Amino acid sequence: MAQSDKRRSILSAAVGVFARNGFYNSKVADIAREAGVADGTIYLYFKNKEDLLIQVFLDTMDTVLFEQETALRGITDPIERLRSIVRVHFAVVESRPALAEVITVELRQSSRFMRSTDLKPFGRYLSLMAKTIEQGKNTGQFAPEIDSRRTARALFGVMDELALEWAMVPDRHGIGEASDAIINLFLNGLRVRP
Amino acid sequence: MAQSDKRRSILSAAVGVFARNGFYNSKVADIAREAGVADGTIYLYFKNKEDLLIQVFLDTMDTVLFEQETALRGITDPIERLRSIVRVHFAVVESRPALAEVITVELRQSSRFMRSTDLKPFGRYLSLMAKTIEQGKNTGQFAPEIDSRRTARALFGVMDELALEWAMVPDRHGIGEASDAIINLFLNGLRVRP
Amino acid sequence: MAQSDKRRSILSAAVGVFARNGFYNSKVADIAREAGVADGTIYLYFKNKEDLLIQVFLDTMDTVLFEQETALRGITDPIERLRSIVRVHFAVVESRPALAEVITVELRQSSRFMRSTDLKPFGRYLSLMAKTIEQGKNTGQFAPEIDSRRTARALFGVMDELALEWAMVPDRHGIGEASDAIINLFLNGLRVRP
Amino acid sequence: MAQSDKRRSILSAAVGVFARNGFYNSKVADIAREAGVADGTIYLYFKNKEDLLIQVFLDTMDTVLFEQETALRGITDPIERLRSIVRVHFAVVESRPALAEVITVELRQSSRFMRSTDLKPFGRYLSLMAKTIEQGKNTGQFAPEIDSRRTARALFGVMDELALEWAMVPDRHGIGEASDAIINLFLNGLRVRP
DNA sequence: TATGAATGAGGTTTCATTCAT
DNA sequence: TATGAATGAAACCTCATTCAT
Repeated sequence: MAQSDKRRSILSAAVGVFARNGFYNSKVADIAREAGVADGTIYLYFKNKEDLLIQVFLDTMDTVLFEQETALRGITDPIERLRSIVRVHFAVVESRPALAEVITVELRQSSRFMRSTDLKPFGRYLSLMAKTIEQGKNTGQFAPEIDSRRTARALFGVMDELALEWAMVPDRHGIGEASDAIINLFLNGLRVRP
Repeated sequence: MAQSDKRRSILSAAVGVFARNGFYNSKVADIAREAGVADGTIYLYFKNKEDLLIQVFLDTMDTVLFEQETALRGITDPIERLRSIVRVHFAVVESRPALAEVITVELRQSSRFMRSTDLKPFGRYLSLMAKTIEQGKNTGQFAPEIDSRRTARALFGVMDELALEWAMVPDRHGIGEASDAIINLFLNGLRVRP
Repeated sequence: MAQSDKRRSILSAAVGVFARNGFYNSKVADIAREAGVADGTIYLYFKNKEDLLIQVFLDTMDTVLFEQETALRGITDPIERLRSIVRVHFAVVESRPALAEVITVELRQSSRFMRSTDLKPFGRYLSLMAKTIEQGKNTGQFAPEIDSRRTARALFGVMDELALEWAMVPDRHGIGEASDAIINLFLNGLRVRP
Repeated sequence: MAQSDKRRSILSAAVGVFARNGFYNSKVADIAREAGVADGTIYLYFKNKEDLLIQVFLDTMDTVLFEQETALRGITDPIERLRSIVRVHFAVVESRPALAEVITVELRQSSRFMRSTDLKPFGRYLSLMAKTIEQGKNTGQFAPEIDSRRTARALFGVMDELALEWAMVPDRHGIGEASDAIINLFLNGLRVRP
């Protein structure tokens, strides 16, 4: 418990510092101070600074995937499921701005070294969307010629870009509602033409 | 002229090196070697390493905007104009993978320090799309309730994500064609429901 | 007893680790693991890492001196005594290669910090040889002009260098026999010219 | 020239600092200060701290071998040649005490990593002695059953140990003369019994 | 303009040692 | 006695930047 607490506070401090300064401009010492531990303690829980970023990512994905799956429980209509996914995504972004910044901005850079790392959680996130789209094709709600995986990726692109815009603007207003229209637009595109 | 050549080869070397290693893992010395100049020479043309990245960005945007505007000459139908923008975007990505990697990956991160810099070129890129969407609303082709600017941003998100996916996958196949469908889908979403 | 056992296993682990990695590249934690105790436990028996090296040395010298003295019991002829000393020295080296490595390699360096420490055991080792040489002078077997102490030191140099050579070569063959000739040579040099 | 000067002053500073503090307790910053250069400059001439030690060794061996070979020019009698080698060895030790300390003390430790490095210069030093001994066997001055290489090693052991003793004792008196007797003794041992 | 040798600030990481349990 | 999680000082090395030529 105590140990897990320490790991958690280091991760949390890392998110804040990374968001503020960017990964490469963040000093391990700053993270340590913000986490209330000694510099060396960080290395008891993480292999190195890079690992810290990776763990932030994996940890976040775990949380988000859990929240997504929880929210989806009981929703069966593919369109509603997609809406839920989008809504939860923005809710997460809105409730943890720093986390959002790290994920949208720093993660990209890291994808460089993520190539050699475990990107599966991201794959699972995409799968969640892709499967739902596939399901929509099966129910006849979505056009059969749609490439589910790629479309899922495109949808992620939309969400990510809007999240990025929101994260970058200092005066923060609601993100979810404002984006509803665009998502609707996107979903409309999926629909079978009458 | 000779001076301009040198500036150009430095920029070009920078693109390659940044793409390969990422901004923070790129050494000025590597760029110098690849450009065939001495380390110090770089500082005759650029204020510092960061400035080099900014100039790569500004330069790229200039080029892309020029190519976009050239391609758009003579096209009036909003839908066709949007299609052209998407096509050219992917053409650029496909023909200069390194440039694409820098733009999709490093640029994000740079928004951080770009806050204090001139982001206008990116704004112009968005405007190009936003205006075309606006135009589509005026012609009655696109639904009037659409938020042009935000939709442009979403469209950029789709293109950027697909470009990123393409840039990250080692075995590179055509990107444009494969993405056509998704763009169609997106454009369909814009249309006024019959 | 149990306490003494722990001290002994720490010392023994230290010898192995020091031999493998050298003093400065040895980690206290490695020694602890190899000894089957916790890191902190080491500090219950030794002042610090340096002290551990010193104790290894003192301990080894105790053992070797004991073996030497035991072997010498009953031998009176100075030449035979010297031969015994050499034989036992190599026997120790051969039977505990790790110990030999620590003594030949690390000990040297330690003389630096041993200046402020108890070098007496090494002095006793030298004395053992010096006294035997002196005795040989008294019996008229060795030339009277010989400087016993310095000659003892030279003899130690021969043994140490041969031991070092042996310790450094991966494929280990007998050391004692091969070195007999050289020792004979050295002893011959001591003899009164006929 | 200027460049070579800088390399030389770094090496020379390194010898001093290593001798004073031992390799592992020497800070690169200290060497830099003593050499009158910036810390980073050292890395323009040497790969790392360890390389610095290796280069000190290689450099020294070059010098010593050169001095040995120069002194040997014109001497043909094997016994006289050996005497010359010993004399020059001690002369070097006496004239550069710091260098002697580094070579006798630090080098051993390094032999650990020297295993993977270029020990050839040391091999050449041994060869110089071994060949002379071999030559003495050919002239019938030395006993034919002598193992030249190993005996050379033993002789080196004597010289090294005496040098070490001298280097470790604070009040320094002549080393060469005092050691003459021992070397004589050693050489006597080599001689064919009448 | 161009060079590239030199600079030196600064950060990641290690690891001996401590101390609350 | 014994533990081992936590500490935090310390140092190697990198690399952007400068400046004498």
